[in-house]
Amino acid sequence: MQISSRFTIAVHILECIKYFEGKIPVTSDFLSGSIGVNAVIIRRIISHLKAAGLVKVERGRNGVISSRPLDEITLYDVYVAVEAVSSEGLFHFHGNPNPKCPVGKNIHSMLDDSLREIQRVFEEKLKSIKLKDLKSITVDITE
Amino acid sequence: MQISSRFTIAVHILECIKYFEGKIPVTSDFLSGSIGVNAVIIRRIISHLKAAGLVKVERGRNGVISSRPLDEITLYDVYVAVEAVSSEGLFHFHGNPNPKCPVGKNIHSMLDDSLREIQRVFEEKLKSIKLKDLKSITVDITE
DNA sequence: TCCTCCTGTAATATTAATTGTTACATGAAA
DNA sequence: TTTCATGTAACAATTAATATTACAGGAGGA
Repeated sequence: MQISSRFTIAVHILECIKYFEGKIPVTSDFLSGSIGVNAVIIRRIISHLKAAGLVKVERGRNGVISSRPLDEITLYDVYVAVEAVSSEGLFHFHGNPNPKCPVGKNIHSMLDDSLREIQRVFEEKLKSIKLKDLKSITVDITE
Repeated sequence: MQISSRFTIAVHILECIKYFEGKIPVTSDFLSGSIGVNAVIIRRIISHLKAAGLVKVERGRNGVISSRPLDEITLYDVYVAVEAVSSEGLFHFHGNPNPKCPVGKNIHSMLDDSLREIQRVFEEKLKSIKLKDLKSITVDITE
C-alpha cells in the first residue's frame, strides 16, 4: 500500500498558489495542466483544502487563493486535510482474532500501544515540516 | 489508505509460534483459527516470513517453527518481510507533473528529500521495537 | 505400502479504494 | 447575457487486498 497521491497533489496545488498567486488565476484547469491529473480530481482535493481552512475559492474568475500564510502550513495539515490515511489509523489490524485463543485474545493489547506510538512518531515528523522548509524552486539560468 | 493487515497478521503468527512451539504443531489451519483469517492467506504470509529467514516450515506434521530467536525480531523485519508497503515507498507521488510548468518541473526536487526523511523516521521507529518489547500475554486468573 | 495430514500454489471471486471521465446546474464577472 | 469556473453527481476503470476452492505432492504413521 501507499499513502494516497492526494497528499502530494495537495502540496503541488499549494506550491502553485504560492508561485502564481496574483499573477495568473489558479483555476482547476490550470492546476490540472501543471499536475497532470484530471481537473475534477483537483477540485475534489481543493474542496478538502478549503474545508480545512487552508485555501479559499471565490467564485468568479479568480481561482484558488490562500487563506492563511502558506509557508506556515505543515505537511501534517495537508495530510489530515486530504484524508491521506483512513480514520482508523495508519495500520490495518486484522478484524477477528479468536478470543478463545490465548494469543488471539491478547494480540490487541500486545500491539496497540506500539502501533499508536509508531503512528505518533510518523505524524510528529509530518508536523515538523512546513511548506517553507521544502527546497525552493530552482531556476535554470540557461533558459 | 492503511498499511496491509499482512503486517499485524504476521506478528500474530510469530506470537503464536512463540507461545505454542513445542506444545502444539502450529499449522496454517491452527493459525487460521487463532487469527480469524483464511488458511491460504496465512500460508502466503508464512511463505514471506520463510523467505525472510524468520521461520522454517518442515514438511510433515510439525507446522511452522522459528528459525531465529523470535524475541530479537524487530517490527521492521516483519514489515519488510510481508511487503506491507510498495517498493516505491510510503508515499504515492502523482505520476505526470508538467515539466513546462516551473512548479511541475521542480515538485519532485522540492518534496523528495522530505518524504524520504519522513519514511526514514517511520522505519527507524519500526526497527526500534522488538517482539520482546511488546506487552506480554496477560493471564486472567479467574479462569 | 497406503492413508492421512499438511504445505504450496494456481485460479478465480469479491470487495474496497483510488483515480478518471462526462455531464450539468449554478455563481460571478466582463 | 455571455462566458468562464466551480461544485458535485454519476458512473467507469483500475488496482490492491482479501477470500475461497481446488489440487498436486511431501512426510509421517499405521
